[in-house]
Amino acid sequence: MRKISESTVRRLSLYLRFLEQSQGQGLTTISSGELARRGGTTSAQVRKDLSFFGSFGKRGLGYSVPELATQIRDILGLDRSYRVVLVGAGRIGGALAQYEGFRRRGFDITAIYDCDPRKIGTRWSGLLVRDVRKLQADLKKEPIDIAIVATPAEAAQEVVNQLVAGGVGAILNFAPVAIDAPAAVIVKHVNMAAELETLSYALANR
Amino acid sequence: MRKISESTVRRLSLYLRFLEQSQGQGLTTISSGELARRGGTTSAQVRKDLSFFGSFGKRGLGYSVPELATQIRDILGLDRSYRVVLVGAGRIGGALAQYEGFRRRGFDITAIYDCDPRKIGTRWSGLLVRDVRKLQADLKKEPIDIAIVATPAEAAQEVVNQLVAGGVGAILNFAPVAIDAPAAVIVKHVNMAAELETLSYALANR
DNA sequence: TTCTGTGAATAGGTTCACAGCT
DNA sequence: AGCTGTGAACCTATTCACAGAA
Repeated sequence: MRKISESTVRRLSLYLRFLEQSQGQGLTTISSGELARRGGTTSAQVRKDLSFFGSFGKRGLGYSVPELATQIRDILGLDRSYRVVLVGAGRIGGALAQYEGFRRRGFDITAIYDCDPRKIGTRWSGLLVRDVRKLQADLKKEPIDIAIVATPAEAAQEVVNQLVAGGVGAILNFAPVAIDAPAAVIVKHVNMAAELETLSYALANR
Repeated sequence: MRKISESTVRRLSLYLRFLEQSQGQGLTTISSGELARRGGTTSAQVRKDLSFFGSFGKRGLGYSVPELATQIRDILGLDRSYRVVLVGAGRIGGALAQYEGFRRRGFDITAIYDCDPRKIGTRWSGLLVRDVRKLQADLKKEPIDIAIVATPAEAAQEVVNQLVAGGVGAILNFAPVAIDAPAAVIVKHVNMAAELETLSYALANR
């Protein structure tokens, strides 16, 4: 398949959310213009994004809301569920563990790991916090698809090494440090501080 | 000033982190190649990013670590502190309130607001949770620079309206919904679910 | 007539490659 | 010799504009 840009994938995710909202409101049809308005983009962009994957609309009419939602779910790989583990039961880890939006989209957090003896054995929204030293053994028994790394910077690379050895497919890294992983493992970095800094940049330079 | 891309600003934020780490290790000089390696980019990209703002390096030598750090702090507007309020004392709000990385960079969270009577009056890492109905009055008394919106989708637009009326300069929106604000207010959307979905897309299409 | 699908044109961002300091 | 700074070349993403289906 042709290489699709990350911006396109992110927009598809947005469109899907609007489609689900629209479906909840009983709408059956939606135009590229309406999707664009809600996503802060243009109708041409919406059509172009979709055209990479097929022709889902009807000329003169628009798109069937439930059909397009299904198509985008398939494109994004949301037609199945994913086993997710979370490493690091700190502030961010805790927030993510409890975030309902993940489960709703089929991302099942199956375990939380930490190294702090005071946290190990406690429960976070129903999930037992396990000893991170058991991580590798657990991965052998129950392979997982995605890992969320929310440890301090110092611990992140070692955790990633174990996840990679355990055969994880993708890593979402919240630790404020660049991490090394083989090219076959998909790594995505999320940097909260940088988000705020784009705001301070904009405030300072307007 | 010339229009700078968001990617450049985000990378500057990364470079700054590496510079601060290097400074902690006592390094006095760093090359674009080293910054690139740590930031997962190329030396040409580093030099190009910096060149939009000036010539900070010495040919044949590299960049002075403390000088470049100071320059980037100035560029990003981190040479001053920002008054930040957080609306929504839920999971994400709580995590953000406690995140030390913000304060370290001069983002001072001065207040947390919520509408839940059970939360109002409690303390989150030293900060009193206030009644969101007092938000507008408080903004009159103490103007703020940045607001972080971490409410449910339904509440977000109303909160944004009040923040805008209260003269906020920028909004970081974690609510899973597009929000309307005048063009003069800088709005940045953070979408956790979309981050995970770029991973499921990559897993489904490799 | 309305709105999609898509080549073509434009704009924007990244990489190349080399001149020019140190 | 080593590494920066930067125009030019390249590549990628977005927007335009219009043919074509409902």
